[in-house]
Amino acid sequence: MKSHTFNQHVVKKGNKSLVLQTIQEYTPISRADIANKTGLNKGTVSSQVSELLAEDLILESGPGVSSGGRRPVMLLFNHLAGYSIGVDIGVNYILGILTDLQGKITNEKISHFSELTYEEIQIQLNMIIDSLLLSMPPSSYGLVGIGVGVPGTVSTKGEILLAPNLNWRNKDLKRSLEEKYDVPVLIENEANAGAYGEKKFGAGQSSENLIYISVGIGIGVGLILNGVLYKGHSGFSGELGHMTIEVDGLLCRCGNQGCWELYASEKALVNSAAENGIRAEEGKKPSLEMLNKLAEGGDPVAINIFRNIGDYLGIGINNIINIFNPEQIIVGNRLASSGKWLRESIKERQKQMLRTHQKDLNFCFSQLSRYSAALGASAYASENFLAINIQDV
Amino acid sequence: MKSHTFNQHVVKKGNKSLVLQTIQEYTPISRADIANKTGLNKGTVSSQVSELLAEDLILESGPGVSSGGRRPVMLLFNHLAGYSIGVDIGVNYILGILTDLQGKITNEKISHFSELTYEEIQIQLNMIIDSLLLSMPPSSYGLVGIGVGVPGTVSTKGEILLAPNLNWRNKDLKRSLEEKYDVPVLIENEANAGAYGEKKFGAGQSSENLIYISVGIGIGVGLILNGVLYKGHSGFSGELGHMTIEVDGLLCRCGNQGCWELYASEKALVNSAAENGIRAEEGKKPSLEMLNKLAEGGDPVAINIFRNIGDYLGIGINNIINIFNPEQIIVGNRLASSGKWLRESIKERQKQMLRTHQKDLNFCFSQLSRYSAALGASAYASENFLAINIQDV
DNA sequence: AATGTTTGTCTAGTGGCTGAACTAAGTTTA
DNA sequence: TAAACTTAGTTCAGCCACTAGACAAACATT
Repeated sequence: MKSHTFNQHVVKKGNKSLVLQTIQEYTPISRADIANKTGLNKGTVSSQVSELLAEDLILESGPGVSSGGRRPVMLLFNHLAGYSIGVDIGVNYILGILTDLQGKITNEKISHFSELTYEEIQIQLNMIIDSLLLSMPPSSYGLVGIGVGVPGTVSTKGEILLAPNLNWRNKDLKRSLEEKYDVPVLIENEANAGAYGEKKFGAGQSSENLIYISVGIGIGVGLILNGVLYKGHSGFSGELGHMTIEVDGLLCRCGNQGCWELYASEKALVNSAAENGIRAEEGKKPSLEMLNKLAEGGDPVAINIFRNIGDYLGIGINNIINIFNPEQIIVGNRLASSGKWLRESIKERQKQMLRTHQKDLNFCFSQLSRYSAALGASAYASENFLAINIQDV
Repeated sequence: MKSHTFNQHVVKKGNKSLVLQTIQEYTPISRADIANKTGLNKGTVSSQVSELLAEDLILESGPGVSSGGRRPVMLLFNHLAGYSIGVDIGVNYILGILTDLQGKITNEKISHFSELTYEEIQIQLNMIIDSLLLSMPPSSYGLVGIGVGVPGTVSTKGEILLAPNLNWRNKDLKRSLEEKYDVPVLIENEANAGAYGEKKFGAGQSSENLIYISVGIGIGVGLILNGVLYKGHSGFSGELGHMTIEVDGLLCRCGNQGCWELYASEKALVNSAAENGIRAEEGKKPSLEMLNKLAEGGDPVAINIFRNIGDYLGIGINNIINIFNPEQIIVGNRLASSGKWLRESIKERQKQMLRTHQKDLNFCFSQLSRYSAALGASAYASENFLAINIQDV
């Protein structure tokens, strides 16, 4: 209960954080401008700034341009004060990135595999992290945290409860990473991490209510509502892939019938391609990459398959609009690469809706390409570091 | 931007509000206990309490029981310091209640009608409010606000944009009521108001993530996420009645096909009854009340119709669980009265789901009977009054 | 009646913010 | 070129809310 009380420390922390955020957002900016933008007193800003300088979280660059008086001293966010690692664990790959505190990627490693055990994947993961750490430039704070996005449900304590496509159940990856690397580790669902990535660095930066639809083998959805990530009571929110869109539809292994992802995911796409006679080389099912190439070459069957998947995507997206009335919807993960072939039929479905609900709605495919989740994960770690660091001074 | 800064005033306001809330929750409670529960210093509590006493928002009752020392002075929330009015405007009724600041109903008025114009409904509404005001006991603050729940979309500014079943479009009821009664007026969607009512007074009091499904002529859903009402970007959230559950399903006037409310609302119920040969007296369609009576009498056709509607309700509820992972789901409005006949088939559908998602989930029908929305609306008004009143001292 | 406990008030002290004065360092104007 | 004007940033006294701890009041226990 004590946590809800207010006192001077809370005030100081809040204002300091506000100053830092303002510097991050408007870099470079002068003390006077911070005071204007935040409404804080000039003296207050000065004292916070001197603390942040001492902590090496910001820097003074040279004087800026005068607007008729003394030239301001410009302040910069010291995005090189530390680094964080963001990891996106997919069904058959691990993507790790090293970013500065601003989310700029300074190095990346990717490793592909198929059907590895948890322990084998852990080894891969450690190799990637070690390799990224070797390339990390010297800095004041060094590695400040590790964020990991996984394709499964994560408990509120950070434990991976179930990742069906990886065959994981109750894995405490957080603890093993924290023990090995001795920095805070944050585990998140891949769609949640992607949503956060888009909110921080992608198309959703100005949106308070943003829905990120991760369309890969399955469909997961990350929800940013009222500016914060919504995780649900136990961390299982966003399972829209298992939303019923067809009452007596296909049977899903989740137990329900007619789940959205049976009609609108990458899996649905390749199944549909196989049914329509598109074959890959070695008798395997065709891949997304192959279908993209076919469509690019004008293959009418492939194009039609994309249109069909897009139509089903549109149905679910219409549901999302009715449910959340969001500002921004972003389709990310693997199928974002086929945006060109999907967009049309999604838009077509949207035309069915009431016009009032379409107003003020932005729809797009991910701009961050395959980095959404890894970027979101690393941003988590950075944010966490900055919040804690400001708190305990 | 200025609003985000912190200073002593914010601290004071926050702590004062915390003290008042603690008193409301634990009435009667002593100063010493408040200090314990909140973590605030005894002196701070004393000073806040003396201000609240001066404002007549709390009262000192006699001394309480000693626990081995001086007897504490018990403090009570003065729930009679003012009154608010909550109104639930339905498709063919207006329900108005007068409540004290604690949400206790002290008087109620209901008026039934059908197919009135906006102006005629306004007259009815004013009559109800006037009549409630006449019965209002004298108090320090008198009427502190009016809250109204309407079956339609409400803009973030409080304007009613569209209430299809009432044939309203762009009605500024807020302004006309504020001009007439000179108190703050809050307009909300009926489902949102109901959700708030259940959160404050009903089954959802301990839930931070609560979904209220208002099943009447149509279906609307109120979303309380992370403890606060989620309204979406423009105030249109919760239109789950128009969630597609059947891709090539019935055509809805919203433009989509297979909308949930076409299969699971009161309208769907009476239509299904008519199709199954159940006739009302004067050749009209059977009513919900009539079907309840038939089911009560053991009529197998009626019971089966309820089972069928319950099954469709269950499909949508499963979707809600997958989307939101809520703590609590409450079915309210008209069809809550048929809970007995619906519960079974809803539960049956839920068994299809992954067990992890069912854990920690409470499902129930509204306990507040037909008062959910009106109570929520009046609570809005009360909360608003208390928040403002504390702020500007 | 003496001792110990709990409640509530009071007071001095602390810390953070504010406003205003002040210094520093420019630009504009005559 | 010097005077006048602007803008940037620092410093300091004053304010306000909170805190700790002393203290008085009121009660229970022995």
